[in-house]
Order: sequence, then C-alpha cells, then structure tokens
Amino acid sequence: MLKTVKRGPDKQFDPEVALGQAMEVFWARGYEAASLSELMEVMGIGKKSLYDTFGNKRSLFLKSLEHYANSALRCMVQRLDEAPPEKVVAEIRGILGDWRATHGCKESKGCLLGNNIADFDCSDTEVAQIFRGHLSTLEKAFASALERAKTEGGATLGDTPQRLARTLVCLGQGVAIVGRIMECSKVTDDALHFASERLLAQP
Amino acid sequence: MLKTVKRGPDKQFDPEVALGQAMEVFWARGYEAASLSELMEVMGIGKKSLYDTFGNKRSLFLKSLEHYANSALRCMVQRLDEAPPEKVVAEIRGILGDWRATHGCKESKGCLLGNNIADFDCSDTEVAQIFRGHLSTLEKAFASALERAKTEGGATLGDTPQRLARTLVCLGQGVAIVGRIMECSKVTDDALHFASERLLAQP
DNA sequence: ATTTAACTTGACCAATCGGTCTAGGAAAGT
DNA sequence: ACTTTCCTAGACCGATTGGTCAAGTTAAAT
Repeated sequence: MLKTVKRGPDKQFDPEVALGQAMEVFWARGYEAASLSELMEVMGIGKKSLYDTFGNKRSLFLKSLEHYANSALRCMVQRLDEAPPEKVVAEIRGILGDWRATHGCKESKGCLLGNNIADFDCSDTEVAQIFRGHLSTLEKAFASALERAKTEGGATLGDTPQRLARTLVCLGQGVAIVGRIMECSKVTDDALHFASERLLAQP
Repeated sequence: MLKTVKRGPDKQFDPEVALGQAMEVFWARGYEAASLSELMEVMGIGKKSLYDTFGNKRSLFLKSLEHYANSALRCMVQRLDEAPPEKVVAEIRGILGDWRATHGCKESKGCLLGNNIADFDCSDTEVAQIFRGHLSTLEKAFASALERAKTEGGATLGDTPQRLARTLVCLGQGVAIVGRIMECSKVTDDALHFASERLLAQP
C-alpha cells in the first residue's frame, strides 16, 4: 500500500463550489458556447488549477453533470420515491409547482440536460448516453410513484402511470425550454396548470 | 434609376437548396457547434460564395430561420388556420401524429428553435426575439383554431383554448428534445398519445 | 532548516475559429 | 473579339480556441 502524505499548501478555492459555478456556465451558455475563459473567470481560478483539478473541458462538463444529478435530479427522485402512496399525486403537484417557480421568469436558464443535447448527440455518444440515463431515471421515478399511487393508494389517474410519467418528462423539458425565452411565462404557467389539473385527475 | 445588367456566369449552386442544407447543419449541431468548414462541406460551396451569397455566419443562420418559418412552421399554421371549426380537433390530432412520426425515431434532430435557444438567449437578444416570435405565432394559431372549434364548432375541450394551446407548444418542444436522445421513443409516443386522447377530449 | 509536494501565475503551443482578399476563369453584353 | 461582370478556388488574416509547460511560491512533514 502506497502511503501518500499530504504536503504543500491547500487549494485556494473550494472545488465543490467551483464545480457548481462551472455547472452554471454550462447551463446558461451550453457546452460549445461556454469558453474556457468564461469558465475560469466565473470559477475564479487559473487555467492550470482548472486542468489539474477537473481535467479537460469535457471532463469538467461530465463532473458538472454528475453534480447536477446529485442535486436537483436526486432531490426530485427522492421526493417521488419517499412519498407515501396516497400523497404521490400531491407530491407531483408540488414538483410541478417548483417547475413553475423555477422556469417562471426571466432568470430561468432551462434544463442543463435539454440545453446541451444538441451539442452532443451527434458527436459524443458517451455523453448522450448519460443524458439518456438521467432522463430515464426521472421517468422511472415518476412511473413507479404513480404506480404505487394507483395500486396502493387507490388513486384515479388521468392515464396509465407509464404514459403519465413520460408525458410529465416531455412536458418538463418543454416547459424548461419555452420558459427560458418567452418573457411572459404565462405560457409555462398554463401548461403546468393544465398538467396539474388534468393529468393527475380522473378522465 | 440605376440600370443593372446581369453579366457573367450563373451561380454553380442553387441558393435555396444550399440554404436548406445550412439549415440542416444548424438544426443537427446547433449554432455554436456548427463550424464554417462543415457548413461549406454540406452546402457544397466555397467560403467566398457562402459569404457573398448569405453574409456572415450569423446572417446565414437568420436566413435559415426564415427558411424554417416559411416551410415547417408556416405549414402547421396554415393547417390550423384553414381547418373548418368542426375539423380543428382532427387537424390537431393530425399534427400530433406528424410530430410523432418526425420525432419518432433516431433520425430526429429535435426542433430548430429549441435546439438553438441556449446558444442565443444570453448573448443575442435580437435572435432570441425571433425565436419568441415564431413560438408565439404557433401558440396563437393553436389558440385561435381551438377557439373557433369551441365557439363555432361546438367542440368540448379538455381546457380553455389558451391553456391548451400553450400546453401543446410546450409539449411539442419537450417531445422534440426528448425524442432526439431517447433511442426507443415510446416516450414521445406515449406523451403524444396522451395529448391526443386527453387534451382535446372533454374532461 | 531543509526537503518535498502541491499550488498559482502566466507565457506558450498548435489548431481552428470566423472572415477577407487576390487571382484566375467563364459567360453575357457590346 | 473584347470588355465587363460575376463566379470559384484557395491563400491568407488576426483572434481565440482548448490545452501544456516552466518558473516561482507556499506550507506541511521531516
């Protein structure tokens, strides 16, 4: 066993914080449009530190994706997994409400996944695979929660759990992207209101 | 009045065709990721011809957007505008079916608008404005068609025309983006099936 | 106090970016 | 035949891209 002893000065920045800032840049700009210069500036570190700590641009993006999966995404999945059967519908309504708030007005930058799909799916199948994984994780969480609500909670849904789950995922992506440009986001407001009212209620 | 006489050889390419090819590249890659080299290669013309005919990269993109608005978008709007009140719902179902086909399998490249929003909305408000215009054109077409269906055609809808229209736009964007990465697009299939069955039927 | 390892800064790299310009060729008008 | 005009091909441009490297600094471990 190799014993590695820590020597020398500590980093002058918190890698976790810097990673969060990098994620913000990729989120707002998209992968290709996010330049090293801007990343360095926002993260507040030099190029060497960036490369030593995170590898190259692509791997920094991968780590940003991971960071995302461990925060926003994991949080949603957890809420769905832990909701008792009779509260699933309310929980989903809550998530839709959060989406409404997040993608509600100007500051919205859409969805990190959705924003970057175009930049990768033609040229980088590995990253595309990760996108796929995250989306399908969310879809499955919706589906199994709804399934539980139906069989164990006796909820009357607007459609099958599977179809509802998939519709919710698509709608989420749509709302994220539309909410980003339409200044008055009554648009996403209405879409999410509809989802909340109709998708989950009986037909 | 200045009399300009046509002299010299004709272009060795059809500008309209080349523009269509440029649009394809922007569509598949996104604006930033689409390089001049690839554009030239796909369009089959040299750099000088490209700049003389279309201006710079940005203006080539603008012309591609126009091309898009005059084809796919205009076609949808026209279908909606011209549908008699009692056939509006059927027409929308038809459009959803087309989306299903378009974004159904692998070849799908999403939506030209949605794919490029991230690249512009932070840095180019003029282009962002054009995106906004196109999306809102579509939304209005949906809304007024549904309004007609309701008041003149006596249709019973799942929600107000306005809300339905906005939901359809969001769902369309969502389906375009999700269909692009998810290899098995049962996902978009289900989402569109849901929309077709529930959005337009009575609650 | 010396060694050692990790840090930061900034110069440097080739490649590519979007964009321009010159030279040569080809068709229409005279 | 000759001029004019538009075309194409490709050399060329500075700026910026992502990425590396060498020098100097700092602090912990010895």
